[in-house]
Amino acid sequence: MEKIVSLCKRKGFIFQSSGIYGGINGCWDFGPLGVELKRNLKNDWWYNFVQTRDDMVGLDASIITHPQVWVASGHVENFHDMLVDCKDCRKRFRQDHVETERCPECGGELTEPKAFNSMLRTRLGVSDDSSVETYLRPETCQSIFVDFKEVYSSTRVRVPFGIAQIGKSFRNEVNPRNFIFRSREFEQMEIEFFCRLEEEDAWFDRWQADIWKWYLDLGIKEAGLRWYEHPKESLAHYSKRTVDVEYEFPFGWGELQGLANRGTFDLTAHGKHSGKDLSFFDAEKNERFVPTVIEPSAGADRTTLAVLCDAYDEEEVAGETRVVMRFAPKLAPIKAAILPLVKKDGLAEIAEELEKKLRRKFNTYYDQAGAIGRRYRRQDEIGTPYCVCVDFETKENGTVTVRDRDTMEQARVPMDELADYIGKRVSFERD
RNA sequence: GCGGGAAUAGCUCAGUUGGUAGAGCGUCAGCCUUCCAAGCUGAGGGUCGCGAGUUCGAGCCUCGUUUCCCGCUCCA
Repeated sequence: MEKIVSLCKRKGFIFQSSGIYGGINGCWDFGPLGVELKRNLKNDWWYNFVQTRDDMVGLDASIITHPQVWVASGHVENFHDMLVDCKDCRKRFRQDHVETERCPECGGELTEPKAFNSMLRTRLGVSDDSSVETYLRPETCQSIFVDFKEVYSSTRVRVPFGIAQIGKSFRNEVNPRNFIFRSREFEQMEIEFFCRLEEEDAWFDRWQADIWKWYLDLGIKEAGLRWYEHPKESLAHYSKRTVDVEYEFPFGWGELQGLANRGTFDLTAHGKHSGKDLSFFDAEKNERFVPTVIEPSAGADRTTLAVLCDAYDEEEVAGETRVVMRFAPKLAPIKAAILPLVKKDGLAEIAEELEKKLRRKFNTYYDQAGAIGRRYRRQDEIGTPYCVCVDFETKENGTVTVRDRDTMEQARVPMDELADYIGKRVSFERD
């Protein structure tokens, strides 16, 4: 894990937030390469689950919402625990779990109850007396339920259909830990899929299969992935069934994504609190009902971290350690590096011109500094799948070599076919 | 939140009983170089996490604080 954190910082994937001020706990910044990697991941998710499906539409709702949203969702009640500490054994308890005024474990004296808030509070409005207290959303899904009626009445979608959203969420985690795995500001990729009660199990199964395939298509090794089924007795208040996709990080198995059957809990709750009818009318069958919700909810940062961990590879080559980030080409921050074999004899000029043309199609990188082998290794370390070398033969017949990151083998390709040759290999498109 | 460890150059680290900060790698410039981190020359880069205290003098000692790591705890 340390090697991955170090590489992320050294190469510009991920920095600690506010580093020059000593850092701030639980917040992270994505650097020049990290932002490309994470954006590729999010775009691929959107391509796979929204763009190429006819039963999905998108949404980008505000982070700050009406405070009542979180009353209806149950967060105001469930996110605000009163906690007490034992002054002797220093253990911490929920106040409502302590029956006497002494510590249940050692009988010691307890502190005054402290409010423990997992939601980030903020004030909306310019002056204290006119502003209203609200929250930065602790999850993206609630705005999907809140906007459910607007979406289906403006887009001609009909149950079964889903609404997808990618966006930031905020939680005051007790203990941010394990690099970006548990942070206070994070990005979710969520789908709320609305279906009929009698179809809930079929849709649950279908989503489970679709999700699994997506992770495999990211290039994550199947051995590092597993499903975890939440026991019935420990399900969240809204859930009828929950399974998680877990990835085996260097620090252990951790959740990347949940898949939950939320039933009609959310639409019913928001319907009740808002006084608006959030049921769906099926004109074909002439019936009105509150749809059941199947929720695939993924963590963009966690999945990015899983991709980073899974891609990291070291191999011994001629007594040297070669570090390679084996990203799926569609996720790689830089798709191709353009390298003149040497600077002289006009090769640099040809390479520069080629790079300018290619960067209009996909992310490229030009490098002429030092020996060619060193430049290949530099690209290996940031996971660039293709290195294009302009050599002396280029001047004769207009072809270049394309070196594959994983096999280190080279193919000769005419310069005017490069955009297609590389473009189709780095695309999100699936057969 | 508790316990333990740590913080010195971009990275990995050294730094003697307290006496004005070093190495390797990387980066940059140049040389060399006809395909996988070779070599040569030079350059830049650190108020030693931050703030106090002790001292003639603190990277080093003391206290506080922030952040990171490990183990607990927590995780609607």
